[in-house]
Amino acid sequence: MHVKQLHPWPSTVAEAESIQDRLRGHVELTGPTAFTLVAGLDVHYHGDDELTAAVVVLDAGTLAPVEQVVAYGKAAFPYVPGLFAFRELPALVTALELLTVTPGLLVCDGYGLAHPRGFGLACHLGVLTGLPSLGVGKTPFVGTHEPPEQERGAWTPILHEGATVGRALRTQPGVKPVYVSQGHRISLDTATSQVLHLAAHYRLPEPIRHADHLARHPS
DNA sequence: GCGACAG
DNA sequence: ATCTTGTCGC
Repeated sequence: MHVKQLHPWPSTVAEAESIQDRLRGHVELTGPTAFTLVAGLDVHYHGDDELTAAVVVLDAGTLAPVEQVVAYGKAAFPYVPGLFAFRELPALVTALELLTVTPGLLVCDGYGLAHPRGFGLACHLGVLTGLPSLGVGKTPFVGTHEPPEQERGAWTPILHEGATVGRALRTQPGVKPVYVSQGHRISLDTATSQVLHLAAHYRLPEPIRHADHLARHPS
């Protein structure tokens, strides 16, 4: 599939932040409510700056893998909370360009709108590809929230600077919630229902689990 | 002001 | 993210 060009690439924190501030205006918060193919994306690090990016496309109905690709690269930016996307984007984009099918939704490992400048990895990947995207975080990042009730499907809003930027969602009963936020071309309701559907058996959505496994154990 | 801070 | 085994509980 085709992905928009990345350049110019930032070399300073200020440049990276200004790229986020500029691209933030391209994010759309409404879009499709159902998908045929969903992709999970993840990166595995080894050594100081080497990484493996993996994308696995699943049939949204059966959750069966349809295609999987890996790309090797190096972290493209130092780790700075809030600028995390700049580490992994080049390798993830390389992997996406290897796909022969185009997914209808990108399920990203990290945050989207729930980000200090409202433009996390999921938003960035959505804008670059033009595809609907959402982010799933494993730990709270920005904002405040009440713990959701213990049953599967329970959620509470994540509030940041007076706005709802995501949801803490209980995908499995009695298990720590995941943190869902919009990336691009998706509503918060749709993002929530998709994550709940994709995480029918485990805490994390199936596409992310597949991508995580592939990144750790490339074939 | 200080510390904490997605992966 | 990564360095790391067994163990408890559903």
